[in-house]
Amino acid sequence: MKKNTSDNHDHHGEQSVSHNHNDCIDSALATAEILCVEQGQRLTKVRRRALELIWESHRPLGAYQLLAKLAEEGFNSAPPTVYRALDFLLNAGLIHKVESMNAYLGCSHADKDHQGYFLICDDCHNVMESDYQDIHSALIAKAAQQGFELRAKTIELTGLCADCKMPSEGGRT
Amino acid sequence: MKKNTSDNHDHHGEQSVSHNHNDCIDSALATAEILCVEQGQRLTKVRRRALELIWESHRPLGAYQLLAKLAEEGFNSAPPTVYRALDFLLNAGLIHKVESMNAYLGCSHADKDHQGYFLICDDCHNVMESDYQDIHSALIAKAAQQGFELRAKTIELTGLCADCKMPSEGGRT
DNA sequence: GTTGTAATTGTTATATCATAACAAAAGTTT
DNA sequence: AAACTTTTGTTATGATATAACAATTACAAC
Ligand SMILES: [Zn+2]
Ligand SMILES: [Zn+2]
Ligand SMILES: [Zn+2]
Ligand SMILES: [Zn+2]
Repeated sequence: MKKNTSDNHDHHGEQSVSHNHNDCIDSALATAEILCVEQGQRLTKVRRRALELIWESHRPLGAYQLLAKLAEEGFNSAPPTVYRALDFLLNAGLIHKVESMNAYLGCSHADKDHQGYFLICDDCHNVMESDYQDIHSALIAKAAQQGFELRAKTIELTGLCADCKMPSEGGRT
Repeated sequence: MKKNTSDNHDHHGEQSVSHNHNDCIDSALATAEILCVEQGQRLTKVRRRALELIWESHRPLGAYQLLAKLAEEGFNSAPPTVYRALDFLLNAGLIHKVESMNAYLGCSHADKDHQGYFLICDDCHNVMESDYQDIHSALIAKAAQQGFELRAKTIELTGLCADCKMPSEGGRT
């Protein structure tokens, strides 16, 4: 299963018409720098580059895919390298793990406290991160009724994205 | 902490006071038999026993844990054995996979069309399957607003279960 | 600027989860 | 029984993730 690596993409599902993804990456990296300074965390070369590479990807990136990219650029190519970077970025709230894909995605709202609802397309595997505050509140209340204290930070929802619903475009794997 | 294997336990979190889990297992197996006959599927020895073992476990069971149990009973001990059984049971709607745990859980509503909302305890790792119809409808509508056709059959929610919230009981791993 | 300390990275090995491919056996239909 | 389909056995490998410990680097104190 080969991945699409073209430049003409749709981010993770956002319907931005003339969306320059470079701006996203720059913005995400700038936010990351600030957050790390604030939290006294060090955004080292490999961590920073890992974050960039995750953002450059058009969909969630697997750990070993990321490791391969890092290795190409001269970083150490053993698994702990990438898993350490991922752990750091996850703990810093700069990326999310999509459990159902074993893959990692840049967080679009790293600076805000938020619940990430991930709309994962079964067809093209793009992922869009949304913030369903009202539904989340209802969910917390519902769970509380059953004595469960909901703490989930991310919720994964699968289905068909707008593009893949349209037969004209079809799914692009 | 050792796992509670008595009959008086909390299933996957349901607040049944004097709940005999053997009844659950029997009921689940009976339902499975019926469903398989209806669908022209064969619930072979290994598939049936796998389903029983999954139900006998008090929390989601990993594939290799299940494989070990099957092997103890004389079944073939190679991975395909268990993954084939799991595939069958998943396709038949008799079990669910909890992606965030890489583990498998008997479905409590195999005979009904339903959305499984899994309340996964971060502490004791028990899982309760609930059916939040109203919230799910809201979620479908919300996703649709963004052009996304929600098809998720299972949604995983993490947090703290009723037991683990209480310091008196504490978490039982 | 040297020394001590903590954080990060390098390295090797291994654990854990899952599937591919093909052969053998068992069940089903004719 | 023969032909066919489904299931199971078997071997090998792929894919994801972590443990353990050594070496290096960053940083602060002196
Ligand atoms: Zn986020
Ligand atoms: Zn799609
Ligand atoms: Zn279910
Ligand atoms: Zn618990």
